Amino acid sequence: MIQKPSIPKGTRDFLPAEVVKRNYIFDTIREVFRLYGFQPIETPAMENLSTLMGKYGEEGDKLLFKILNSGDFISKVPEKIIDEKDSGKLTPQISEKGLRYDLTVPFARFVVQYRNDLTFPFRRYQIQPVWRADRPQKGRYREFYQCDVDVIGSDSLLNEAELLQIVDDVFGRLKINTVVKVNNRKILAGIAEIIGEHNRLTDITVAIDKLEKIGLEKVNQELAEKGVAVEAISRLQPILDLSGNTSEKVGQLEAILSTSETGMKGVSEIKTLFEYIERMQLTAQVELDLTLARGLNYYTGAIIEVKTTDMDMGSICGGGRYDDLTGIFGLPGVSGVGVSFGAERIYDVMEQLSLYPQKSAESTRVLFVNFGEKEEAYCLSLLSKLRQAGVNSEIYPESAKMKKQMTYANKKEIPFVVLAGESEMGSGKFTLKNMTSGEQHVVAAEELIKIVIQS
RNA sequence: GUGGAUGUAGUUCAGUUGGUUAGAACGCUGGAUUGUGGUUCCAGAGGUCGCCGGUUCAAGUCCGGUCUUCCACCCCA
Repeated sequence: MIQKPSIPKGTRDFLPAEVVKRNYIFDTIREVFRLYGFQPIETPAMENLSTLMGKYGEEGDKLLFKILNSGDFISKVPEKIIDEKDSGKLTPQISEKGLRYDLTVPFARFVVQYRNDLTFPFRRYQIQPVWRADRPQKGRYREFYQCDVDVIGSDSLLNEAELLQIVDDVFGRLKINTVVKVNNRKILAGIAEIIGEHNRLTDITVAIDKLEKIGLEKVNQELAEKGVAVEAISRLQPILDLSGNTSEKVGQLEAILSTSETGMKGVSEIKTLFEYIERMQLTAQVELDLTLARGLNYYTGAIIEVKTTDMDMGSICGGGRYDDLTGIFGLPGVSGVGVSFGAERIYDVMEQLSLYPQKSAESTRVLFVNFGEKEEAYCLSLLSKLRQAGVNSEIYPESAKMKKQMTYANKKEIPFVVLAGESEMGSGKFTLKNMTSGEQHVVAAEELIKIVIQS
């Protein structure tokens, strides 16, 4: 019985043309990362659940893909737990591994484990897939690639500034217009402190994160529903109303947050960061956005989010500073900062705006038409020479009909076809056909190589 | 996880109040053209109508379930 072939929900196969385009994105990003002195690492697709659980908040734990233990995983589970039918209790009994949810937490684990082999500040990049058991949507998949750059073991805000420069550089090369939004968790903490709700930080940030989307009224409503005091909400209003350019906002914040040590620290960090990037002359516009919260709860300082201004799409890049991610793994006091580029969303943006360079679609440059055994043998040495000269070339593997071979070349968008039959063999030459113009000339091997390389 | 929409040749889509052999365009294969692709003309192949069940004399069409894709919420790259 045959079954219809399929792949799991939210995953995708990639055809050659798609892989070529994706590689163009990966190559561009990788090139920039290396330019700024970052080194590559890789970590396994699966991690111990103890490494992953509790790092992404309650929501995150639910979105982790868990791997069933091998062998007879059920017999050792106490009957009581099975009878209770409580997934929360059963899961740790039958699963101890999970697919990684992002690259930052595995990186923290990695840093702690290899601390003696690494040179700090450690600048690493990592381009690998991650998995989330989210419900798929446009621009949201269950398996997707992240391209992370992080500097760990340095408090300097110069790192934040350099990451913004990298962001600017990458999207400049990919020709995507962006707006970079920056905020600081310390400012958000300061705000929570000032309004007297310092232990409701998460609820407050999640709510004001929606300001742009649902409006002030609904944000206030949500805050009230979450149990934030009415007085605190009213004290929050002037902060949500902040307007003007970055330096104006900073000025107002300094006045509002003057009694909060944490808040003032955040404001000073933002000031320093903007001083740096002013000197770096970025192309993209960078703005302070107090409504930017970002859910990942390990961020402690700067938070960064990048959106394209070319179309409506979720963030295509995001990140921030985490002061103590390695602490959980036994190495406290090591601060890191990083950003993650979302390859799939960048792909979707580039696809819709047709931003791929023409050249990236091409694979084979020269096809040898196969006329039979003798002709095949005649072609092989030139084929080798072309390849040695770095020209992507292939010979049709059987002496099929001419029309079929030409159609093959046409579909693969091969720009040159070499024809060598009896008459060419007699003269020791080759017919080179330009598939774009339709012109063809009889030339010697050396000249053929020269023409192909030069065009 | 909650709510809503969707699914018909390889692809994009038609398909009337349920009614006989489910259509088109593009693509594919072959031919016109035995050493020449893209244009044109001719012919042909290709569908358990997502899957399972129900209602009916009769289901692509109605009902239930399930899966996929998409949208909103949640969250996020």
